[in-house]
Amino acid sequence: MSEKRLNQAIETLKESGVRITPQRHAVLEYLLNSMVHPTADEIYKALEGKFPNMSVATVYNNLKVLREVGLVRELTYGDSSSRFDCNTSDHYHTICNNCGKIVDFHYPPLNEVEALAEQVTGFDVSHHRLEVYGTCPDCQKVGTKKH
Amino acid sequence: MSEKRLNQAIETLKESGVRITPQRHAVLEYLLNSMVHPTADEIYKALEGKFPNMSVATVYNNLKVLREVGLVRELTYGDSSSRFDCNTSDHYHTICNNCGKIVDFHYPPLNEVEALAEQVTGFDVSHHRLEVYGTCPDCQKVGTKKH
DNA sequence: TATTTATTTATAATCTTTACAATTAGTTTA
DNA sequence: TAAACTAATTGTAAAGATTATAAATAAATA
Ligand SMILES: [Mn+2]
Ligand SMILES: [Mn+2]
Ligand SMILES: [Zn+2]
Ligand SMILES: [Zn+2]
Repeated sequence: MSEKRLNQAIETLKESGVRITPQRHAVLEYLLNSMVHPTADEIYKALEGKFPNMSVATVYNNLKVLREVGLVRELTYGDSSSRFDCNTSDHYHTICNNCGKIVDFHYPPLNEVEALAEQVTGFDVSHHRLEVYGTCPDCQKVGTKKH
Repeated sequence: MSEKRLNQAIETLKESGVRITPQRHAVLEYLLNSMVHPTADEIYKALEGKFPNMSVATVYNNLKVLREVGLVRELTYGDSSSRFDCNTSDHYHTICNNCGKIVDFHYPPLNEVEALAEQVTGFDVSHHRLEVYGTCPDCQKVGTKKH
């Protein structure tokens, strides 16, 4: 079933005139199969077995291309490095204060908030972001150490 | 009137056993008078006239202290550097896609979202963050260039 | 096949933030 | 007040993530 998403994504890339290189394909495939919102470095490390000569710059380049085409979203939190999400459907995130885990979380879009923000601030609103923080179930059980 | 907030903040620091140095006082005062959620570097540059020998490390050190005491909140967005907000009351932010301006924006806390996130994900929720993005009134008028 | 263009690679550079050790300043005690 | 103690500042180095650059390579086109 993940095959379908991959093929659709490749189709999108082709339509945008972007070449499907082995490295690009691998980054895309890894993201599609990943549920953990990985960092650029995590992707790099995960693929270095298959592509021993791949540069970390290639990962960044491809993430940028995928983002520009709309296949990938970049998530920027306080912690140093960006995370990448190929689930571009509308959804929010819950983040563990302890281990950093990021979990998808569906909720009806907060349109009223956007509308009110527009009224109050005079902004022409395009979108919003929301994250809920807390302790994940795993970290609740044990008194787990940080990270 | 800003005097009052400054004195209260200084009182909080004293109670925490933190020394009130001239540099610390200046950083705090600058933040209290600033409406623009400045970066560490902006604070550093703003104070270099008054403290020509101050190190940028001092700014970071003091921001850390002020944060730990609860007088300052750190805002982390996608753009490289953190921003600092000494308005610790509950409020959200609206951010301009074009010029990066950050505007306070009051709205009743989204408790229902937190409650549902708890139910759905099993997290023990502590807090959430929300930002609304769009084009600010100034940038709507003119076809202003980025940044 | 020859040519053109996009992509990759390797590496250097940039930028923000933190770490560290020495110096200075503030506080406490005698 | 002087001495002793502790916290804070300074200057600089180091870390870590990301971007820039130029040469090499691969893909696409003619
Ligand atoms: Mn997600
Ligand atoms: Mn604010
Ligand atoms: Zn956790
Ligand atoms: Zn603007």
